[in-house]
Amino acid sequence: MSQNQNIRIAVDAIVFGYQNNKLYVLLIQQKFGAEKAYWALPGGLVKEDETLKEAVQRELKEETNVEINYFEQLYTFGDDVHRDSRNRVISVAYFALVDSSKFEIKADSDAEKVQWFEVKNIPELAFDHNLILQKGIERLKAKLTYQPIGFDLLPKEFLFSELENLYCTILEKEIDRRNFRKKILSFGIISETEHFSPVKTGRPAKLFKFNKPKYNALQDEGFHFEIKFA
Amino acid sequence: MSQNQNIRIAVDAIVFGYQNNKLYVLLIQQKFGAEKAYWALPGGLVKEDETLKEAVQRELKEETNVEINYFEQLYTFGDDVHRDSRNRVISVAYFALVDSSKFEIKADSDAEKVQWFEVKNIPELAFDHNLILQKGIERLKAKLTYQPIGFDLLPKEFLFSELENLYCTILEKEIDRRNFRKKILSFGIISETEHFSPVKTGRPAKLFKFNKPKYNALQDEGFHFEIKFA
DNA sequence: TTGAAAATGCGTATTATTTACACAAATATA
DNA sequence: TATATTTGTGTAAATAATACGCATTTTCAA
Repeated sequence: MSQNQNIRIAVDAIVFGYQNNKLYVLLIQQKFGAEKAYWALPGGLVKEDETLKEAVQRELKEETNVEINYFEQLYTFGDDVHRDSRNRVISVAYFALVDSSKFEIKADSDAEKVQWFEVKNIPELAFDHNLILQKGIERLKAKLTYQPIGFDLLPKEFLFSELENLYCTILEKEIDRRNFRKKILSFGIISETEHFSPVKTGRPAKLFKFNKPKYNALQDEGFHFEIKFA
Repeated sequence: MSQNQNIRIAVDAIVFGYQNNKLYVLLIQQKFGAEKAYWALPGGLVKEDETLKEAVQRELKEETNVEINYFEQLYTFGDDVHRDSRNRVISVAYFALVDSSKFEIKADSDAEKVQWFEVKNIPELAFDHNLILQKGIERLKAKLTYQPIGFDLLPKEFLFSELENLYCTILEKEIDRRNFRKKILSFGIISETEHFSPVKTGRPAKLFKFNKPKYNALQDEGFHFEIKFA
């Protein structure tokens, strides 16, 4: 068994945001390098003394200034031996959700460009990043139905109609508003707040918030979140 | 960003087998090396010109002589920087299911020992392999409920009671035999064969087989396999 | 030879969940 | 003051899950 490996290991992050009923992903464009013409997922090589998680967080902070709400490992891409033209690079992709209303993205000191791209309208990306993104979208869709992660894309307080639109948009399905509300409320994991919507059309709506402690407690009792649609 | 990385990349395989109503995992013991006293998951370093998949398949063939029915990437373990005492090693763990009745395991030329261990009775393993195995068990339990992978642990033709016991054993739950049968049959993805069980107690039972083409066809129409229990 | 034991195979009543759909309430605006 | 718009609450019908009962077909032992 050869001890002489010349394989590099990188991390890439798929950061999803949601705004105005649209799903976005965060992309960067490097000013230098072989793939500088292409937009790419934020990421880079792992340092020798940092964990994979730390590597992702460092790269995101360096490159994009985002604050992450949710964060998990997605998949390791290492079956295309020539995915990077220079050296063999294996990339561990991570999947993150942010409340994009909470901050402004900004490019880092290397003068990289950073931009939200609507997921329905993604250009050709560097390396195999289109493939990685595709896998991220699949995971997002799947996870939305069996884990309460939709809240991590919304502001702390949100309208029921916003939550409903988020589900419709991402899953690309129609939902009956009334049944959706009934189902979510039946879980008991979201609470009414005292606040009302700032929107000035139609009947004023209460703002709700996700009750995470309650969710954790229910989970310990064996509760499973699940949203399904025909 | 440093180009001088000294991180090695390995693959490890969690190979599950099922026999006599018990779930097993395949472990090896190396004759040489720092961790030679411990049993470990089969695996090893990835070669420079092979994909991750190829690496797993090669290691399994070299080390254990198994034939795999099902095979998927599980998780990449790289957050414990010192998981291997010699160098930093990041391991991509794979998850495999085999019909253990189909072959005999045998140790390879390096005279490694290979053995099935019952999952309920696992010794302390090398490196962080207990943790990896734990994650594999979780994946198996979860996946069993929403993908028809239980069949990959059974012989081509099997009894309904064997399938039922497999679910009970792995999920550690009681199932109503009659409702289970009704539900599985309602999917239309398993077919009766002409053959009968060789068991010589009680009423003779038909052998069934998984109809994979039918399953694929149904899946294209939007069918989702799902087995749930209270 | 016959009855008990063991396991399969089929069915039905009850309960819970999902789906479809109706309408009143509260606000802005014309 | 009427209309448009969006929120909030039900209720009836259809579908699916659950809890059982019991006949059938074999082996084995009395």
